[in-house]
Amino acid sequence: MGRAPCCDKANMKKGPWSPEEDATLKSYIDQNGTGGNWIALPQKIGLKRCGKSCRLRWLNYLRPNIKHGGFSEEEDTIICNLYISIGSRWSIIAAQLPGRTDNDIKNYWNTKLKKKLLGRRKDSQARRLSSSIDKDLKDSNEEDNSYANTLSNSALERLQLHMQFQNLQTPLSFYNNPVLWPKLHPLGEKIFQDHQHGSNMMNINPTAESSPFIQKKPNSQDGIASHQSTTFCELSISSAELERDDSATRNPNNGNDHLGYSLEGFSSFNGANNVVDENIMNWKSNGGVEQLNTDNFQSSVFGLQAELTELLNHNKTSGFEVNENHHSRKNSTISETDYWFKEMDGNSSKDSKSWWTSTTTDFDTISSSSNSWDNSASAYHSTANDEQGMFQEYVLEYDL
DNA sequence: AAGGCGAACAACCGCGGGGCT
DNA sequence: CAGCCCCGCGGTTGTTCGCCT
Repeated sequence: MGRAPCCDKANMKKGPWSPEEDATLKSYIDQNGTGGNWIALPQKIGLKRCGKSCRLRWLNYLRPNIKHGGFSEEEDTIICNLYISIGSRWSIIAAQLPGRTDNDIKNYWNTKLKKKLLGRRKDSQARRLSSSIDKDLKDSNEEDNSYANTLSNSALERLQLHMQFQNLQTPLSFYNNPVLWPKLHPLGEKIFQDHQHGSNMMNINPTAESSPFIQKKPNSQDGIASHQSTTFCELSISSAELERDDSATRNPNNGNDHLGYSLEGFSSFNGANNVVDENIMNWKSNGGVEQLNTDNFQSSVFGLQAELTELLNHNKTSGFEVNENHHSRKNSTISETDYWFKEMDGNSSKDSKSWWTSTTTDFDTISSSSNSWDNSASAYHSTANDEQGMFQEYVLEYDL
């Protein structure tokens, strides 16, 4: 049994609003407000419109101080940053852009910004694929194209865009900002929590802590990330690999070389050798735990894209196995990414998207509603609490 | 000049959440 | 506590506009 319609659609006018309708609605709301009941409003003023239609017209067009078109570079940046961090939560994004509506931003994103950014990625990927060193990966991409398509478009797109942003601007933000990290799969989360609260020691690079994508192999010598250029990016969540060193790693501002840690946390980075290296990481097996040996892997566009592609495609062949206690990449035909997605209540793309989107639920609590677009105390402009400060820092990090 | 096509914008629709009874 | 109602959100569709051939 379906939901009862909100109005008698047969007698309702649809389509573009006439200037007369606009004037009628605007003058009434200006004088009386919405009355808290959009459904009843059109009847009051004699409009043959659905209440929802009136609301939409008011919110997206007739409200005072609405801006249309002409998005600035700064606004582009904010939109892109937020989309990558929280996904298509247009109302939250709109709350950070005074005068903009969620619908406006959504349309702007779908028609312009997305193409602009994905176009950049396409270009860089084309360069990458033209390289002979990428031949294998190219083949893999082609073969596994349908496989990759099973992932949530939104999540994949955001991953792609994020990777691109990371390399266009800075490789730091994502891995230094726990708010932005995706949630672990429940099993992985449990493992992580067990290690956090249990007796097992966990030693995680501050830049990789709790990230299900990248776990940096801790340096056995000093217990924290080393400043050597050689790093390991472990995709495993093997509990046996995790040790603990809270004091040294929890606080990214603990006096250590933040930049050095950050870069090392993701890939090999040597300040004296900060150059683009198109080498692709090779999978190696080390004690039953697959690792990314990134001895020569530089923090670069191509490298990051390669990693993404590896995650989405190549894992399919290298395998990812789960047992009762931990994840490890072994003999399996299911990728780690796909495994997480499929494990979410046994569903696929839609829940994958939900999973990814839900990773930033915290933003709900710090953002004002779309109706507060004219409120100067928006989350973006406020640094009143830590989360908002972090949020602001993150937002400002990218620059198109 | 006219038709095709894609981009941009406006509006609709269905669903979920929350408040109220 | 269940059911109803409304609001708000995000995805999708429809319409308009401008460019190209």
